[in-house]
Amino acid sequence: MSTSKEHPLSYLLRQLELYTDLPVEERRLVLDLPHRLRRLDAGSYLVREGDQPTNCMVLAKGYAYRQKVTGDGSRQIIAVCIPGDAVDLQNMFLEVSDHSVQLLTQADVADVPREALQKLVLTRPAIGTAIIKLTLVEASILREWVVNVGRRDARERIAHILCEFAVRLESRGLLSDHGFELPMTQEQLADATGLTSVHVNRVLKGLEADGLISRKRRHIHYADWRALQDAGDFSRRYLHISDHDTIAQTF
Amino acid sequence: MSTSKEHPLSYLLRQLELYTDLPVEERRLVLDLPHRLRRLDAGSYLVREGDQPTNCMVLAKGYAYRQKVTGDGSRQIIAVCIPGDAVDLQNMFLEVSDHSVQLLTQADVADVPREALQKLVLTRPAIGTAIIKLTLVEASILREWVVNVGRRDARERIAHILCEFAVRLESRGLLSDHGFELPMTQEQLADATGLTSVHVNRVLKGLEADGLISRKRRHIHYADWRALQDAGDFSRRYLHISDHDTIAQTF
DNA sequence: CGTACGTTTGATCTTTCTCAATAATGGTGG
DNA sequence: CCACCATTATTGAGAAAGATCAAACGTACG
Repeated sequence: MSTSKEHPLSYLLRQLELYTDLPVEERRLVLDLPHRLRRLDAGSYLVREGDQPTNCMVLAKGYAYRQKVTGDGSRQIIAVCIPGDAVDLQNMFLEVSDHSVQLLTQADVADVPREALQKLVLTRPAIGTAIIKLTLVEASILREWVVNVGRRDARERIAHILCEFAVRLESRGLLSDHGFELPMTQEQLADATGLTSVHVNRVLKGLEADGLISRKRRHIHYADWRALQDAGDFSRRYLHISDHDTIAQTF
Repeated sequence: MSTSKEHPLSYLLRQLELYTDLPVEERRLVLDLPHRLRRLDAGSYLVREGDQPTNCMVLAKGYAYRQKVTGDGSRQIIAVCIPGDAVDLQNMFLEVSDHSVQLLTQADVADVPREALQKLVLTRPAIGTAIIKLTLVEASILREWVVNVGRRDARERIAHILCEFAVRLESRGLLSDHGFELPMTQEQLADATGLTSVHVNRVLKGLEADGLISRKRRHIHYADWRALQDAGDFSRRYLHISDHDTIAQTF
């Protein structure tokens, strides 16, 4: 596998450069960050609510989700992390974590000491800018997530989240021919959209019956991308990915 | 009014210092930021989705909310801004705004040129830290907002949002004797919680009938704070306000 | 004093949830 | 390779929370 040879932080670097150009020296500094690589199984916690993490973790490979649990035990998924995402920007500057992060799949995780990254952010304006932008884009995705869960019906919610995945994955080159392996169960999809797994199942079947997507096991194929976007009231603006960074506008 | 004499950016400074200690020099630099003060009427837009703002605005006085509108015209309120909040941290580093900000009440707004604040953030580690923390706390509030709208029933949602207001207002010294003037209509409350105004009305009456709050016009009084927190599944952790900053834990 | 906006209330309708059972699917040990 | 087990997906029927529609009531304000 050539991927196993790749520098673990190159994914982070790539994500940073989605939003800002970095000078060579800064790029070097990011790659030279001290780090330790671990392979973890699906279901492992990267962070638990209440933790005081000392590392910032970068998903070199694999998927994860942020979640919070309510008093009566139901779970809300707040965000999905895809390869290259920095999982712990929150905890780089705040003392105690306000939510948990759990792996969706087996994953390779790079641990970077909190102080090392913090220092780069505060002393290198280019890196500071990049990290701040990253944080702000995450917040923008969160705002759209609120809208999705608060003001759209079940069909729109599911269609929307599928569109979001498509565009985000594509911006990292992780889409294969108008489709991808959805790394979540229908129950997790339900927790992400504020629905029940039963209803998610019915909606997915509906989208399939109407020819917007087709499914084979967990694989989602975008049968009618235009119609899916319409069904999900989706516009890519909130992702703040400039068009020329991706081929998605043709997609 | 002594408030009219107060430096407009002192509110911002106070908010920054909620999360980080600033050296004297940095405090000076914040207060010396160039700015222009405007008084605007309720309903005015501070930012519109799609704008490319050149200023970062600080609410010196008054209330506002962030919102997004879906394709079919329904509105979701994403956050409520209270006096002292910086409205435009997003747009300080991102080019185009992904949501709108609209005033709830008449307000005094200080416009700070984007570049001036950006420069402070990138060259003064203490200020950079403070602004990043602010941004991260806002994101944390957003995550809790997702949980509220996604996984709590109507009564819990309303109770929770009332608790959040109480604690946030108190952290700025804006609570008067276990109550405050709620600056929103029931319809806006509905848009914030993903409900309808009719249902919000019934829930409010229910909370009142059960003795958790009492209301006089828009004034909310916390009749039974403990019970209201329980009803709203509320814990202040996600606000990242250290206990000793407020008297709220006794409240 | 009338108009506009916000609140309150009732009756009915829909979406989504709940409960429950069955069918696939993938992984595991023998 | 196969039987078995644990998840996950699928389907049906009934229940419930909240939406919708419609109307009346207050209150502020010009």
